[in-house]
Amino acid sequence: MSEEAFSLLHPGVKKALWTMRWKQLHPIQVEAIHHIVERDGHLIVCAQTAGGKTEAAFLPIVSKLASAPRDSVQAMYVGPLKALINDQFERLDRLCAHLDIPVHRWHGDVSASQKKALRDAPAGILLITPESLESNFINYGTHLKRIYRDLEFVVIDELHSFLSNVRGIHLRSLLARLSAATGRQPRVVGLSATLGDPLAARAFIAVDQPDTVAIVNDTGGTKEVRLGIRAYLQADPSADKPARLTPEESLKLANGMPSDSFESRSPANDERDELDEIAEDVLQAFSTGTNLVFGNAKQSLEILADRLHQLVRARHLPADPFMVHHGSLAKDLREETEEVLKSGRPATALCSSTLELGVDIGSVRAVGQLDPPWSVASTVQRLGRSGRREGQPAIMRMYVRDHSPHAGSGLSDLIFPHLLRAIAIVRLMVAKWLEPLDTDRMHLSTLVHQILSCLRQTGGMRADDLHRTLIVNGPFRNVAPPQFAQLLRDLGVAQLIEQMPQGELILAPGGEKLTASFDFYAAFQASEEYSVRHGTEEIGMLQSSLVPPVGENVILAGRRWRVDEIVVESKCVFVSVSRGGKPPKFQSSGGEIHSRIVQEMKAVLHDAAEPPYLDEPARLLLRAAQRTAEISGLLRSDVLIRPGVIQWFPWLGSRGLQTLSLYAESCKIEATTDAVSIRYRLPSQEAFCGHLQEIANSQRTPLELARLMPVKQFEKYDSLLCDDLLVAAIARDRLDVSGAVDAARETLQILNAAVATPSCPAAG
DNA sequence: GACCTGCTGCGGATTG
Repeated sequence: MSEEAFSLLHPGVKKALWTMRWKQLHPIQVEAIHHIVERDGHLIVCAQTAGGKTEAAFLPIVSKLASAPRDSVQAMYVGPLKALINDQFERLDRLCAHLDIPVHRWHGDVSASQKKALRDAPAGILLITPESLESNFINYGTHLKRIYRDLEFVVIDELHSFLSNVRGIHLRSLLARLSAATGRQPRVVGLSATLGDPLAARAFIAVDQPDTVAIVNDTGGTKEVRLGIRAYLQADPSADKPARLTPEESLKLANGMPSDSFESRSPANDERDELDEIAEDVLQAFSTGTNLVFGNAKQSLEILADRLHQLVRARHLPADPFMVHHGSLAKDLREETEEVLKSGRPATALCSSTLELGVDIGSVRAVGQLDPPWSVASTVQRLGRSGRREGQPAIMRMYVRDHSPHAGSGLSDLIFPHLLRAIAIVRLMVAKWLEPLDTDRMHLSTLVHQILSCLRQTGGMRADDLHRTLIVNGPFRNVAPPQFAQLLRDLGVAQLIEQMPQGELILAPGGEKLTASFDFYAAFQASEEYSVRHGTEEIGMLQSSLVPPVGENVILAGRRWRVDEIVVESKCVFVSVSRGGKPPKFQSSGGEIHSRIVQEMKAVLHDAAEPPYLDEPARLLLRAAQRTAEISGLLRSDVLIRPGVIQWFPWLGSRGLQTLSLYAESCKIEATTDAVSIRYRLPSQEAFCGHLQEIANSQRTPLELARLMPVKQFEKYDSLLCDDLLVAAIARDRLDVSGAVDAARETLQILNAAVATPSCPAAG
């Protein structure tokens, strides 16, 4: 054991370690002990799950608390999941068993009597969720100072899950308000498995002095990674005769063979589709050990699970190792899956991001990914779930589906954009690039939430006090004073707050009602869901937009169910077991993809070197995509000119494409976007260059463009805000004006140069 | 062409 660090611990902690038969301290624990015991300031501890992060923080914290107990919560642990809090509670309780330091937990599943016991005799360590901490402000605002008077430490677990999202801003606001209420600045210790952006993590903890936040990093050796991309073609439902070509046929087609020589084959009655082929491979590749197969959509995972169960039955296999795990499943079913994963028996969970963090499920042999992920960050996170054991590689098998070419295919489909995205993401992962965190958002909806919460907590505050608490000393730095004033006026108009004659703001009856409601505690938006019931058993939840009519089928928990009755009042769908019928199609909405990934897709299209991690179909489809790009002129120019239509590939992410489409609308030009291009209904290259010139010279402000957004409300309390504020937030948070303008200037320059050089004709 | 997370007090009846 590292004697020097060990000697810094309290005798009771040393005794607890002996009792628990600890042989030695991890290097991160040694470093953290020195930092917390001997120095001041905040700290971030980076190590993998089960890497001893919690002890790194709490061995020294408990040592400090043991020598000076107080009648106040002295250390607060904030965790993102109830299950995580329960895990950590048991570990901390064991550590503190002989130390006379009470360990409390507070979340939605903890009994009211246990919460009251903490309020009546606050002491020791409290484990809590952000929403339960919010309930302290809402319901016990006048007790805060007493309960947290001597708070010395705040430990934030899974820190990366709080960075740059609504829940993280909410947590920062609560911590700032706690400091305001108690007059204390506790030391913060962040725990994280993957930190792509250390500066953003430091700024989360100390926005004004990020450099003062120390980082302790687990310098584990580099891990062997085995990764493969498998490509599949699926029938394009928008085709006249939906059918599937083989990858070889697709390549011949790209090389100029007429499409009717393939389409006469018409395999429309072919019952096998690409998902059967994927299921076949999953069955082979994931039938031993503990594995996770991630998907992008819950419904697609359910459908794959259904196919796998069918395969296992049809083959009369002795065991079916496939289970599903996602946020819409009933708690019992999810816990059953977790138990089997922990048991070490062969098991493969088809899961959404529910198994990306937190709950420790032991050693994962391999990871699958159905459809290319949306971001490099989540790919890294998912890959990192496998190969935790010393000497074992991290393994990922990626299944990529693109539309099969047909007579009506557009160029955007013929370059197989999903395959390009998968390769682009792998290349960026190898290059160690990660999406930067967006720390610049206004978070107006969460600011509304916190204003109402402040007024509930205190009974009334002056506008300048609110401003100081939430904006100057809180996390909403990007909201300017006039915007804050406008926001208060909006809340007055909505009759949620009112002003007393002396100037103090208080909650109006509408605000009292809103803050007293059960769903006020969370700052994030939850979609409306229906409970799916089979008799008295709950199977899980289904988004209201996905509930099919009576008589049709849903797939949930990997099984098919027939909808017998829908009760709107109690939000229940009653189902019975079904074997036949078609599952519903899943809904589409908008994700967000970073420009860097789209630019890398272009590079993949131009790169003659073949990635070694592609299977044979993927190799053929990549060559077909490159050949199509060459023949169509896309390799020579991002702009393709056809009679009456200009198709531009600006190679921008979702924000950039959105911005270009708003520019078109502002110029009254008809334009449609797909995943990678924008098509303008314009008569000539001159007309298109004219539009590019307009964008390049545009005096239009981001605000004017944002005003054209068809939908302006995105978050929980956006409906309370006037258009002016929402437009300001959209301009800042959801557009990429400089990216769009740069792309327009660059493309204009290239087009003008091409016109000046006749030997290089425009494509088409 | 998306995913995930979270959560009252209070009154009244019943039981030991």
